[in-house]
Amino acid sequence: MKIATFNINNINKRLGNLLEWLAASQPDVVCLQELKSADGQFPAKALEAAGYGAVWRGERTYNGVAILARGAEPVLIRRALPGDPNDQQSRYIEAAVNGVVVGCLYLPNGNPQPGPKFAYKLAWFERLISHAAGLLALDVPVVLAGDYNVVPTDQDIYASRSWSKNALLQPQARQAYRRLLDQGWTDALRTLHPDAPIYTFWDYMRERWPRDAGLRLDHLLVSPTLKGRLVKAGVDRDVRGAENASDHAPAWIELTEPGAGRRSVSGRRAPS
DNA sequence: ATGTCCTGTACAACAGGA
Repeated sequence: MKIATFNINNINKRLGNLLEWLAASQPDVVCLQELKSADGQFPAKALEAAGYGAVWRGERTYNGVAILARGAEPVLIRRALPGDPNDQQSRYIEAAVNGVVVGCLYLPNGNPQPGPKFAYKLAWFERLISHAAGLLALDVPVVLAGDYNVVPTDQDIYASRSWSKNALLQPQARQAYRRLLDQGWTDALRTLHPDAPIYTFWDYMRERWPRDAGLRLDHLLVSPTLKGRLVKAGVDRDVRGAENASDHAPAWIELTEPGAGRRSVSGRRAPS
């Protein structure tokens, strides 16, 4: 089971890029962010023709999240992050697919900081931490995937000082991400590739893609029940180099099927 | 401070977000 997250940066503007990547990468589940599309403009028909069922929460111009499932309809659980009924921004959707609960999130960017936008980012993070604790308590397989708008450590950005004041790197944001992991979540890409530089975002400005001046902002966190099923993880970097590309590239993980490799047909432990 | 890309407003550039 392959699960991906991709900040598409306007799903209608980049529908061709998305369909091309879906055909090439064949993910079973996709979390999309920054649809920048109202609910009624979501390209459900084109995605269905490509073999994907979808649930989404759009918003005109900004934000917007969706979960796609190959050959299936995601079972919607919620279309908002609990904790603030007055929060109107479309940044969270959750659905079950093939026995896995998938939370798709677009955490606020938070710039400029300090200021109200950074305060909103930190408050949103607190709500996510609370909700994530509740998900862990269910003791079911969960993936929390999306654009966290956090560079977790200095390992997750090219050598640069130009981002030091940016909300993506601030200690409060990094600490919140660390607190989330400390609940028991596994950062799949970093865990499978402990020493490699991994980037998922390259700013449009200043030749950042040709220079490979990237940041790791898009993360897939898996619950303890899924950690043992994690076999592979990566970033489809070439997507960023295409014509009309989003400024993010898709990140993905592969999970073994439930129970696979743990027990043989006879019921005894299978050799590993 | 700058750079890039894109949308919405509203009809030409500019504000805003990322």
